[in-house]
Amino acid sequence: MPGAARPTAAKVADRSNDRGIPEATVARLPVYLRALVGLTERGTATCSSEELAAAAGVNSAKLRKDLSYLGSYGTRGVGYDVEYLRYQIAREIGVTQDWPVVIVGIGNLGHALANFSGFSSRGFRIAALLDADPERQGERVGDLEILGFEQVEQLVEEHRIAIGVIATPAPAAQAVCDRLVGAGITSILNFAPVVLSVPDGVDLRKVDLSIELQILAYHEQRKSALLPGLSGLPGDLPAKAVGR
Amino acid sequence: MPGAARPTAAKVADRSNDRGIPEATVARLPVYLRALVGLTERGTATCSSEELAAAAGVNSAKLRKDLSYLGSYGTRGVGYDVEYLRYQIAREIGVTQDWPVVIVGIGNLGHALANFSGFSSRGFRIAALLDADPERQGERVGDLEILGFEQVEQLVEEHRIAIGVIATPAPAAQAVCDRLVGAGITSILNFAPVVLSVPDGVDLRKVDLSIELQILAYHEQRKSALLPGLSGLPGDLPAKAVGR
DNA sequence: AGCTGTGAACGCATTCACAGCC
DNA sequence: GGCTGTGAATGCGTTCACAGCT
Repeated sequence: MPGAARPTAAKVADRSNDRGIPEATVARLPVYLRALVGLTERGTATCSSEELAAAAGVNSAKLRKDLSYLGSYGTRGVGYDVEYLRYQIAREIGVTQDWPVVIVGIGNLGHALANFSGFSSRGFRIAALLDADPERQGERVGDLEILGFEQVEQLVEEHRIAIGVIATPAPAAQAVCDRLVGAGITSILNFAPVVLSVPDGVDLRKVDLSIELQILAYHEQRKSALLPGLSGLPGDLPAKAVGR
Repeated sequence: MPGAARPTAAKVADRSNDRGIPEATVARLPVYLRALVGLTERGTATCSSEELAAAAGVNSAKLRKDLSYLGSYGTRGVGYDVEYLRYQIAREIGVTQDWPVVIVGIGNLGHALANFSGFSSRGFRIAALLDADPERQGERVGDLEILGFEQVEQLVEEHRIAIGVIATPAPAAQAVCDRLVGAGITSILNFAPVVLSVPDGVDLRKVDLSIELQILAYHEQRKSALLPGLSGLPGDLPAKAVGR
């Protein structure tokens, strides 16, 4: 029964946007941003919606519609100035400065995240690595030391951290989440395979390996079912059958 | 201009489903499956749509609509038999048997994926770990040895692998992807921060850390902008302001 | 009486197609 | 002539509300 004690998982969807940019568009802005960085690196100064759309893996109508929510940053008959558009999108997303991030749970995955080099170049800076296991505390990863989770409140306040990443085992995730929220974190990215609940006003997104694989498995099963193979079981796809 | 050489990124969306289960529903089935496993472990034999929905973090109308696409597996006036429904969903997704998976790129992230214990319990089995770097080849991770990427064709055929996971650096990803497809892989989960192109018939999903963080940053920026703080810049959220 | 299964209503996202500007 | 920006049309997903079964 929801609505009672815990205000059931609040998704990021919320129409109280400043200028009302649709959530689906928000989710694509980072893709456009990356595509623009790629174009810059290749020395392209100007691009059409068609070119940018191809680089981002969407169709050009969608791209233009998306950009139209931000304003009129293109020139009719010409296209978009890559640098200018890049800056506008970065500003809209809010990654013209770096956001400090705390990562909780420095196991295999936490290590991988801590070592991920794309953070700094994409608007984020790891401010703290926390783990509940005293064995791991004190270890250095990159130029940060792993600290105890009990220091979370102090660190969040000291570094003005608003974003937390949960990379703990599933059973610990909800408790960690609650304490992050209590410490003042208002955005959480969850890698633990559990449904987390957060209060209103806290944004929650999740990344879930087995869910992604299961979605692929579903479609894979449908493919094999259409073939003259034995049945719809894994392992009997006669390699190279579907696709080109 | 796309549509020419490379048939631009094919998303999983495709209405040529057997029984036409909507893509949004397919994406939630794994969540329901996990919730049902949780209920089983807690010894619950029967549950209402309300209870299951709460455990899965969705509302009950959506849950019932989703389940209705699979068939009538509940009992009016009573609810759902947990075990029975669990099996039906597992069968629909196709995870009543294990799917062999190949992981390419055994860096930090690849290691984390290779060590992830949830694979086997959720319908997958790591059949091979590949890396292009000879330094890494021969190393053992769990009970598998890291092999050279050049063996991919042989391994895919030998183990009837249909699903590939790309955890390489971004610059290598498209080439790896092309070769996986050439070897007969028809479903790919991509962790590299690039837009990949695959031929029709190959399903592609991506997991992208910086995109997820940037989406959170966007909403975070909107929150701070509403406060009487200094400006909309990262770092000036007076901890504990939004939410409860 | 209670809870599922589902048509109908609604709202959001994508695509179309063209007016408007360079 | 070319390309952007955008109303209008379409399609998809969610929610409502209740008929139908136990």
